[in-house]
Amino acid sequence: MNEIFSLLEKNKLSRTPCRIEVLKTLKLAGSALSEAEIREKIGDHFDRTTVYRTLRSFLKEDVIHSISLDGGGVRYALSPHKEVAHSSHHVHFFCNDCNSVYCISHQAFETPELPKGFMAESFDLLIQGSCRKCKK
Amino acid sequence: MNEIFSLLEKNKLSRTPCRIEVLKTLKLAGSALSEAEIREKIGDHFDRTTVYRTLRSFLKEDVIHSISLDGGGVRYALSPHKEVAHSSHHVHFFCNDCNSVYCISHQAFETPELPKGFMAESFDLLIQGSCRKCKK
DNA sequence: ATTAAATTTGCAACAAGGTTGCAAATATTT
DNA sequence: AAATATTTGCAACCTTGTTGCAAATTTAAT
Repeated sequence: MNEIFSLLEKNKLSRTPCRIEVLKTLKLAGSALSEAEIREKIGDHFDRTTVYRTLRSFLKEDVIHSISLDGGGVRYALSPHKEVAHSSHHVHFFCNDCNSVYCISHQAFETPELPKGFMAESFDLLIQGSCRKCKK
Repeated sequence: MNEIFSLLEKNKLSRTPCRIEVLKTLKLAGSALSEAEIREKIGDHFDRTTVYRTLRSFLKEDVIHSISLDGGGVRYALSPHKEVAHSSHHVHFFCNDCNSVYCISHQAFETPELPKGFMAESFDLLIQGSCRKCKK
């Protein structure tokens, strides 16, 4: 709980109920959640708009990051700690069975060569398959 | 033009005006387009619904594939020829300046190790940066 | 502790992207 | 050419996300 307060403070975000709840929820989840999932877990205490605005503040300060899925959905997850973050290489895993999304932001990976004239700034890898819970 | 007809035939898709126009548009574009862009290029001859249904048929038969962008948008592009396709490694490039999306499906790339218990089936890499036209 | 100023919240309304049901219009099969 | 199967357009709807505005809450200043 203190971690949550200090996360807010560190990023100059005021300590409001919605922000606290959203952070708690994301922290507890361990996997990346959609806005609908977040609101469902919190239990309908806040307006949809408020949650979206909260997410936007968090995104702006890099407290969370968003993951765009194959087929259009978006999930939100706590960002890794500052040292590791912003490495410009992001890896996420989507489980085709349970639809969970995990951040595998730890290791880097070899990037392919680009055609002449292209200049890369960031790399986002989405791996799809079966997660450890669903593998049979 | 004949290529388009044979693409449809090969995939058992009837030769309808909308299908022909969408294929022509995607072929001409060279980069991946959103449904709105496709319809705009065609010139408002078909209903939004019809274009979406056309895209869905194409996706099902792997005539085209979809690319989910960072931040939520989706683009559609002709699939590479069958021999290359389905390699389970897909690479796309998004230009932050002109918003174009290019398919770089040619070369494979090294994939990172996954935590124990995870089993990968496909890899989608989205690279963001400046394309050859926009690099200064 | 109180007040004033700055932020955040809820609500209603809206926009973009995408889907569904159904009847009319086309294609395909025979 | 007739019968059957597909595709089309329309209206309606869903989800995700945003905006404007007034009311409520936080934070800063006294």
